[in-house]
Amino acid sequence: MGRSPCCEKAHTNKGAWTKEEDDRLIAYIRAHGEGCWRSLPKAAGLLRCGKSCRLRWINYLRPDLKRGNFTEDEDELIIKLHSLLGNKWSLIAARLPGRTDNEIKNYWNTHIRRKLLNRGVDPLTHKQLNESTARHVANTICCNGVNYEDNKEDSNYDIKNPNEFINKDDDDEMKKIPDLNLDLRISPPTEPIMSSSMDKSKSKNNGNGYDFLGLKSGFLDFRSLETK
DNA sequence: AACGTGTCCAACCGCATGGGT
DNA sequence: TACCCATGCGGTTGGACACGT
Repeated sequence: MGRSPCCEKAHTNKGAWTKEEDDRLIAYIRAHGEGCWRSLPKAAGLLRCGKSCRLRWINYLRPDLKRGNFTEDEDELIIKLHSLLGNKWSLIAARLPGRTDNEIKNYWNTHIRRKLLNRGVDPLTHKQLNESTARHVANTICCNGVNYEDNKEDSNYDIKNPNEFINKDDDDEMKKIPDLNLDLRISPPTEPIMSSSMDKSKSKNNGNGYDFLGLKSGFLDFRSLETK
């Protein structure tokens, strides 16, 4: 027997949100603040599950969201952060004010992956691709760039350690590629991130309001991230 | 205009996590 | 320590839209 559903699915709407639902959610959160997502739908008069309300608010309705195209600077920042953090979209989003993890994840999968491949860079490992590897990755369709079924036949692919997917026949080429320094340093935030959810998360942290490495709170200063 | 194909992104799902008891 | 519950996260899906033929 699995876990019980997060809400009573029989009486909840699914799919695209209507203007009226948006208005109700905005009005409720303006009046009562974020949080208590489970009870929010009922209190706000919405036939939605709490998860759905939370997602709608965070990804679409929040007033501090930055809509519109990503800038070149944001692109490069995302690439840099992804090389350090991997698919930790929420951590990456914490470093990009006004952007959501979902937005960044989508943008990565639709634009940046392709951009990196065009540059000859493996979007998974951030290492330079040689021609055969590039062909392999280009043929890999799944979102994370790893298709285990395909790769398990590849003698250079270590299924237990996909990040080590390199062409072993081309060691000289690999030596030219600098290793990334994955040591993260802590530095104070450049600006406070103010929201009720951040206030809530602060309570989980130490007295300074910063989590270890600044990862949880999103206060890790990008300027302190560097490669060797 | 009609159709097929590709792209984008909002939303969903299942699992992980952390706090409370 | 075990369990329950609410929330958060990352992967995936499906529908809308754009574009080419």
